Amino acid sequence: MSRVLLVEDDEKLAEQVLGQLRGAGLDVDWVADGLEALTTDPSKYGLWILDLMLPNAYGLDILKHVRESSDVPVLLLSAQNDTKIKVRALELGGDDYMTKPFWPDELLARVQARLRRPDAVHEDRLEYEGVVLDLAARQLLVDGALVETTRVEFDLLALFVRRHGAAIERQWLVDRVLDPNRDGNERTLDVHISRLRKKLGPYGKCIVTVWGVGYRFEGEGA
Amino acid sequence: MSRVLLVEDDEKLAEQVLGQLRGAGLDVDWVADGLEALTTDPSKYGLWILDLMLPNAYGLDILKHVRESSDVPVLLLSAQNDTKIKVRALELGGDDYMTKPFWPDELLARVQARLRRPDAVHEDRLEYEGVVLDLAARQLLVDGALVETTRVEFDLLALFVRRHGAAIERQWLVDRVLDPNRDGNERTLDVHISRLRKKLGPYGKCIVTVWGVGYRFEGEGA
DNA sequence: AAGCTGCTTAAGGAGTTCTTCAGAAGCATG
DNA sequence: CATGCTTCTGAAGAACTCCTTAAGCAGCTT
Repeated sequence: MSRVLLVEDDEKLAEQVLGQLRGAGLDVDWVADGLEALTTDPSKYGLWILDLMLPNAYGLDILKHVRESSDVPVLLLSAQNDTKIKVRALELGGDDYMTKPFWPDELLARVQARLRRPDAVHEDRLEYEGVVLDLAARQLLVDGALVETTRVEFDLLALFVRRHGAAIERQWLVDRVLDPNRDGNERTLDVHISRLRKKLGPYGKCIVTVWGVGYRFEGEGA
Repeated sequence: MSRVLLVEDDEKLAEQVLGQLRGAGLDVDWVADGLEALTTDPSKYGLWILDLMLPNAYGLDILKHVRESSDVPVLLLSAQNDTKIKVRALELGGDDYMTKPFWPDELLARVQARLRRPDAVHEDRLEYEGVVLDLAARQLLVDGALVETTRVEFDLLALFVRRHGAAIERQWLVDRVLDPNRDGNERTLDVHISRLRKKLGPYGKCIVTVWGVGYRFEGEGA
C-alpha cells in the first residue's frame, strides 16, 4: 500500500507538495479540511502527512483519531518550531516531524523512507539492528539466536519494531495486545514489558520509557 | 511449451494470479467465460489453471473436454473444500488441486513444478527431512517406511510440509482440512494433530504448537 | 521529601491444548 | 440394501501455558 494522504489547508503549499510527490511516482490524495480528515479511514493509506497548524487546531485531534484505529506512519508538519507541540505530537504517536519551510527534497526523502519501511500486512520479516522478527514463523532472533516468546510478547515487539522511533501510548498498547475479554490493566503491560526487555538481552534498553506516556523503541545512537 | 491458460470468472482473483505468474516470466492467457474455454484447443497450452466454481457449473465439463483430446496438465481451483467435487475432478484426470484462498507463492510453485516436468503426474512429491509425501499416490513415507494415513491426516501434513517453517493458524487449518458441511470444531483438529504426530514417529515433534495461534512444522535445528 | 509512575518478582488462575473414548457418518462389499 | 469396516467428529477431563493480579521497591517529578 503506497497511497499517501496529505492533510494541508494551505493550498499553495499543498500543490507544491503534491507535485513533488506525484512527480516521484507516488499516489497521493489531498484533503484541505480537518473535519474531512477526521472521517477518513486511516488504514486506506500507507502514510499520512499531517499539518498540525490547521484551522481550529484540529491537527492533534486528527493524529489521535488516526492512532485510535491504526498504526500507519504519520509525518507531521508544523509552521513554527514549537517544541511543546512537537513533543506532544511525538508522544501521541507521530512518527516524524518537519518544520516549515522545508526543502522539497527532504520531504520526499522522508516520505520514501517511511514507505519503504516494513509494511504491516505483507512483510513477513521485521528487522531492527540485531533484532529480527520472523512474522510468518512468529519467531524472534536476537543477534541470530532464537529466543522463545509468548503471544503477547511477540505482538508487542512487532508493534515496537514497526513504529520504531515513535512514542507509543500505554493505553494504545493495552487495547491492542492484551486479552480484550478482560479489562486491560496497565500494570499487566508493565509485566510484559519487563519480561520482553529481559528476553531482548542487550537490546532490552531499546525499549525506552516515555514517562507519563508509554514507550519508544529506538537504537543506541537515536 | 510454457504457455498457461487461466480459466477464472472472478476478475479480481484472475488479475492477482495473472500478475503473480507473469511477474515470474510466464506467458499467461486468461479466459473468464466457460463457453470460450470449451471451444479452446487444449493443446495450445502447456498448462491449464481451471476454476471449478464457474457459473453454470461448467468446471467439470471443461475438464472433460480437455481430457478428450489432450493430456495437458490441469491445475484445479475451488472456492470450497468440497470433497466430492475434488475426488470427481481427480478421477476425471485433474493433476492437482488447490482450495481458495491460497498463498500466491504456493500457486506459483505448483505451476512451475508442472511446467518443469510435464509428465510429473505420478512423481509429484513433497519432502522434508525423512518425511516424504507422494501426492499422486497419496502415500506417506517416514524414513522410507510406508505409513497409512487417512484423508485428513494426509492433507494436513501436506499443508504443513508445503509451508514448513511458518506458523499456521488453527482456524485456517480447520477451514481447509475438516469436513466443510459441519461447523468446524477446533477440538476435532486437536485429535487429528494428535494422531498425525503419533504416525510421524520421530518426526512427530516437528509439529510444534504455537500457543494461542496454531502450529508450525519445522526440523530439529530450526 | 512527598506523591506519583513504573519495575520486578512471585503466585494464582483463566484459557488453551492434549489425549482418550464412544458414537456417528461415510464407504465398500456382498 | 444390509453389513462390516474405516474414518471423522465431539465431549470430557487432565495437563499445561502464560496472562493477570498483587505487593513492595525504585525512580522521576515537583
